[in-house]
Amino acid sequence: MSIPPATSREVADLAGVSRSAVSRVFTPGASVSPKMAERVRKAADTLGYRPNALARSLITGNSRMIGLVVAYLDNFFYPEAIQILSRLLQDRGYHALMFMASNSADSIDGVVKEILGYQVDGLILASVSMSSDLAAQCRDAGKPVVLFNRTQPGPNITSVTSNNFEGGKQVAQALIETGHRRIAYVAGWEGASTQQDREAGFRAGLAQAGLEPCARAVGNFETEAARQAARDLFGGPDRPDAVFVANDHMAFAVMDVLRFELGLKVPRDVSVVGFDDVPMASWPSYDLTTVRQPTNRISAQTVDILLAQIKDPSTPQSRMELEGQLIHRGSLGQR
Amino acid sequence: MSIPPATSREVADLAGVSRSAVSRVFTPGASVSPKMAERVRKAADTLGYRPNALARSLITGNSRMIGLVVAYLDNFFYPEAIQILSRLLQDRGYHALMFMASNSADSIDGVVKEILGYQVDGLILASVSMSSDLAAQCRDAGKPVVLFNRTQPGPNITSVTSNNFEGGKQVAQALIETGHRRIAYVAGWEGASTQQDREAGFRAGLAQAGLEPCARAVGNFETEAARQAARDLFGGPDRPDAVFVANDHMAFAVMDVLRFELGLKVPRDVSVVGFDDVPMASWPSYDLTTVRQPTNRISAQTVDILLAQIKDPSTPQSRMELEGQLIHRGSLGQR
DNA sequence: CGCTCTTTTGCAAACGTGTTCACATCTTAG
DNA sequence: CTAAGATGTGAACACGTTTGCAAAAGAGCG
Repeated sequence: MSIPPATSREVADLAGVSRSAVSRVFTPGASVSPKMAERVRKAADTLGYRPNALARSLITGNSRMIGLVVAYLDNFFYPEAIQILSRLLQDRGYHALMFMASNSADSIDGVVKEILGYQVDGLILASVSMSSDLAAQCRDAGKPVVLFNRTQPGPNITSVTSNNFEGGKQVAQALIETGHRRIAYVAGWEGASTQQDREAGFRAGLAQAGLEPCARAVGNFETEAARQAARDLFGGPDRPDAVFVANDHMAFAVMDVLRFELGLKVPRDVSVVGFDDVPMASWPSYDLTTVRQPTNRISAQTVDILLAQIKDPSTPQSRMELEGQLIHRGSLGQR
Repeated sequence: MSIPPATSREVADLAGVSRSAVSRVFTPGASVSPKMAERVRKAADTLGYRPNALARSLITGNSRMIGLVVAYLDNFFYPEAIQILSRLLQDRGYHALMFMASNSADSIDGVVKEILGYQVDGLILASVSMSSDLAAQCRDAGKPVVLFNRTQPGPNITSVTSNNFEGGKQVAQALIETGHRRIAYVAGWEGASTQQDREAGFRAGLAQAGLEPCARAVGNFETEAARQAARDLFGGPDRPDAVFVANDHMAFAVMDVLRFELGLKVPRDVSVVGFDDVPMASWPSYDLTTVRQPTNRISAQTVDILLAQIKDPSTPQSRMELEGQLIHRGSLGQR
């Protein structure tokens, strides 16, 4: 029952033209007379012909596929980003080959090697870092790599993030201006540059007012760990009057514990600030003050840079940071 | 600077053997002497050689890629499912080529045709339906298609869903048992089988008690539309005492309007029931009673069936339904 | 050692496309 | 009417791999 898919030869025969002609019709920018194009297209349609993208890749050397490596989709920031990224890629004739990785260096390296076997034209690593000799290996193989929403030290790294340091600093300033003095911090996974930069900016902001975080706990960017962090920070006496949580995903967990386990009111008893501005942050159940990541622009930049590097491999590596914006909502009160 | 990746020929030359030998070393189950395997592997390592998956696909006819078509990731059910699906595929040596589509038949058809050009071995359509002659086209091309969390009439369709009819019926029964009589319904996108089946089951359940929905509004599976639906249903006099919302994603929006715009208490004034049991449903801010979709099992079945059909094209088409389970939480009260 | 049987290996032909090149044909302008 | 330009042809080769087939190399045995 299964008909082998039509080849360009069959189309050429049916249309009574040469294979080269068929090839040109399906190659944008080749010189073909309208009449010929018409004939070929018609023949192609009746045979259900589609050029074999794989065979094409083999000869042209570019597959129009981008390897997209993702570690976890729990945090709603990532599904949204993936959606935007893959739409953008699609609009420019590329497609994402998805790979899930856990966050260990070994896992990433293995996955990336596997991807390279698929001859992808480039790589986007979302919320994931890579060993530096793997980066070198990709560069040698001529495969550009862009880190999305994460960066890492070392030369020859291209990354697009928002300005996490500045964002953290803004949070500190906003908390201070509204009269908070005992401010706690819930950290994400310590290995993540986002975590490190946000915390560094936050501390820098507090330092300007001669303050420092009154307490710190690690939430690892995970719901359950964040809950435990909230219990640790607010379960005892002299609790903080505010908490900055390294991302929204954890901030929701923290707020739930504060309100439903510990019986505290937000923002009356404690103010909460997050980071990302995922859609849920604006929902009235949370109404979370947070730093908005310009997801659309970050995604667009990621795709732009990656495609530029594919087109011209001499495009310089760059560490790009886009400015975020603090969004004031109800979870931040006045002291 | 960019070194062209090593080919099997170079490895063969370095190891002093033929290309076929190299090929066989990297083909599990081929007959190769240990000594040869050793030599080849060593040469491959020094050259950083990886077999070109595309060239392999060209000759073997299977690419070990699965086209994954997704319409929207707003609903958290899908990111979770994608994560599970692509992990499962990866474990069996396959990878997902992602395509975003809008929910119009035209868009889907175009996207699917594009995918077929990539010679994927099969297709998973998540939350998306396809025209029946497109289905026929895929079948002719020998590309199995599995519909994930959606089904559609017609022969020769393979789909995996949970038992949406039964789930809807359970919701009706639970609402009736807890004493509710004026029960409204917020529908999803009318074109979706999930919407149709859940509503049909729900109505069947009510009918057993001689009831029917006291009101109905359409939320289209979208946040904003769901909010408007809630205002329409509950803004006037004699409001319902319960509402079944066709999925959790909309149910959250409905609850927010009820509580924060209309000042109603859930479940004191009105009970809310959703469908899916996404992680947020169990968060204390919502504590939503809902029908749990066995996402892991649905995903596993989807992959199993798809790979079975790839291996043996004569595997029969089937419409598989897995049983869901009503999870009682705080949003459902007693009247 | 000679014979057969089995395992291992190399050769050459595919797979479906893009590219190139020399050449043929048709159209158009001067 | 001629020269130039556009358009199409057909063949050959490349891309990196797999694979049937046949040759070579071992292994077992009398």
